[in-house]
Amino acid sequence: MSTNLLLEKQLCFRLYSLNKLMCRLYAPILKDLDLTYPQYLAMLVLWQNMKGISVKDLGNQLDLDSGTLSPLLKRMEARGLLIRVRQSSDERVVIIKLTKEGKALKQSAEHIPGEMFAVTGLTPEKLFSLNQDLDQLMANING
Amino acid sequence: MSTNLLLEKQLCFRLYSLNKLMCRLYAPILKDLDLTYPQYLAMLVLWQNMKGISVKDLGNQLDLDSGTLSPLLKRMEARGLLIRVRQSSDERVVIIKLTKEGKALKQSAEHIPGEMFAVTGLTPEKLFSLNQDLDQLMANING
DNA sequence: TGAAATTTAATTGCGCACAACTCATTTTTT
DNA sequence: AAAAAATGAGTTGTGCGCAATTAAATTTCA
Repeated sequence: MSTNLLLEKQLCFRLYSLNKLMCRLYAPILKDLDLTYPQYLAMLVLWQNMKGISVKDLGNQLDLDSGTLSPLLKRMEARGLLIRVRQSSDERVVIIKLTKEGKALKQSAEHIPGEMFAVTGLTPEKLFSLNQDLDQLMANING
Repeated sequence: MSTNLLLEKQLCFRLYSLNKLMCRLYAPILKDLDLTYPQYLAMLVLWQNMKGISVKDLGNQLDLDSGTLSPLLKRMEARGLLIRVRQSSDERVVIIKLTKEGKALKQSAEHIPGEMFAVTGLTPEKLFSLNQDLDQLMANING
């Protein structure tokens, strides 16, 4: 009478719990920047695309669809972090461009990765191999 | 001019993406049982506590507070999976008990863990060590 | 004993995440 | 060129996840 339906055995539950834990760790730090966790992830992409990026390409990098991104970007626009511009060569495409304020916020965020790395209590090598394992898992699943 | 603010470097983004990916993998399978992913996680705990469990203890195991659990359990009660009973020895406590239907659903879920394991493309040893690494990370963070 | 503090669950409000759908624009096909 | 298909973004509705608050019951302790 054995079962595999045990919470402690589930990889999925560990990912679920750790993701929530990460959100909670970031929340107080991001509050100083007036950003939510998903907004911070979006800013990481936008800081790498200072010339602008389409909603579609942003969604591909974040693995999010327009149903999530549209209202999220609307809120970020309302906070003055970015603007939306229709692409004249293809009117369907909306380009997201950071404002001065959005670009400037990068400086205030530079300390975050180091701070979070410290919290993980991992060696750089261990972090690297864990990242690799997770990438492998993702690749297997998306196979 | 190097920065650590790169999405691809972030452990947190991998956990965020993999968790969403897991949800999407489970969704179609759980749809057959008319369960959402968080409801499935709750059922895992309830199937291990057939005599009943308090909302507080359930929340401790799932790492969820009553703000999330109360409406979730309400929906599951409406679906006929469980009932809520006030504990007579301490009227603050609400005990969650599975109905016959809730208990019976376990049989229909027995195939899920094996199916999901196959999708990960991991060896049993690799899965075990990944689970260990994630447990270690969680322990480090929770200090 | 009686007031204060604690505990437990529920409620409210907000921001994702996503399915399903709409709408406008562009591309493909015939 | 006209019809059909595909594409990109937005809207609607549902279900979490969590902070903040409320309300009731219990425990603490002055």
